[in-house]
Amino acid sequence: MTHPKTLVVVTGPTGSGKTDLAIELALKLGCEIISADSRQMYRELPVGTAAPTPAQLARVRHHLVGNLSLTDYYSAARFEADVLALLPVLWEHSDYAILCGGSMMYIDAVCDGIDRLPTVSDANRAAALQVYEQGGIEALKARLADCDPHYLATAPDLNNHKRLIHALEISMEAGVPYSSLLTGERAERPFNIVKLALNPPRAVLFDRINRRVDAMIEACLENEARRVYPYRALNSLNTVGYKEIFAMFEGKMDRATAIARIGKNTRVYAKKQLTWLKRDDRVIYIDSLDSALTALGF
RNA sequence: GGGCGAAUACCAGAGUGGCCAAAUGGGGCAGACUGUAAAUCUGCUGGUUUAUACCUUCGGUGGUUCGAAUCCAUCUUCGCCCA
Repeated sequence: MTHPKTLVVVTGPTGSGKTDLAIELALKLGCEIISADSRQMYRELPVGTAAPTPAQLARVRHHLVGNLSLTDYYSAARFEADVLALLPVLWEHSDYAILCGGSMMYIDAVCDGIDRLPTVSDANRAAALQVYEQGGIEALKARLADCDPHYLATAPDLNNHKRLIHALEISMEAGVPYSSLLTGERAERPFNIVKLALNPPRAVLFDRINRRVDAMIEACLENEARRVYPYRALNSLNTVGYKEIFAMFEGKMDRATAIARIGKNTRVYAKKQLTWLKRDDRVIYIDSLDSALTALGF
């Protein structure tokens, strides 16, 4: 520990028990919690995102939970900025702060930094999207061949239209190739980072996920989804648990199928989170409060 | 007791003589990832550590054929119909 202050990351796949563990750890360390969950930030979605409950929130102060509206724009870069602004405040009263959540890209943005890119104007965003909608992947590639050939030559997944659109819109906005703005450098933070991850056995995790889906249905996920249904086109609602219920509302799926799909998609999401963690050699796997404290040197 | 139909890989389900280790979907496994990321994209899914290669598969057994998941016989199981 070379710095006086420490950021303790508590992550892991969805349903692994991060929220409870982070609260227990925060009580031990006498610190507060910053959520690192891209969907729990939306105040309209407490049930479907398994956001901390009022009772949990009362035990330890949480930040960046329910702080956004569905219509707000947000990004990993904003998350980085928000967290970096918040940390010094939390460290006034403690040597620790906990960053708890499963949005891996957000966590990486905080721990390693994210390259500065221009904010894309609505006009350029719409223009890039239109290129895709009119000409598909091939049209995007044709445009990128012009404004960012290097990206085109090195991108790992040229079938991923979202990433191609992004490369194009940034290139248009910046006036220079998107790839030229990517440094690949890891930011040095003036604080310690200890990255802890829960990783229960797959069978246990999947069982917990299945039961949580049932609990969400009992907690009236359908009512919550009904309330936000008018906003279904927003990216913030392109979210497991909502898109399936929306499909049910629209008669594209019966109720049993929708519920089964939520479970399946949640399991797939959990696997993606695990894949992301697997390539990070700084992750320390824990399975309890005790092992978390041990990892922190207590 | 008689008649008809069906049995295909984890599941569902195409395929009715060679281009079939076998479409497609589901499920499963694995991977990528720097700006709405719970998004988006990719690969694998009979075995052989690699494979444009070989081996073992399409209910069982035995045939026909140069060649069978596909044709024939028979057995088993399941479904429907007539008694």
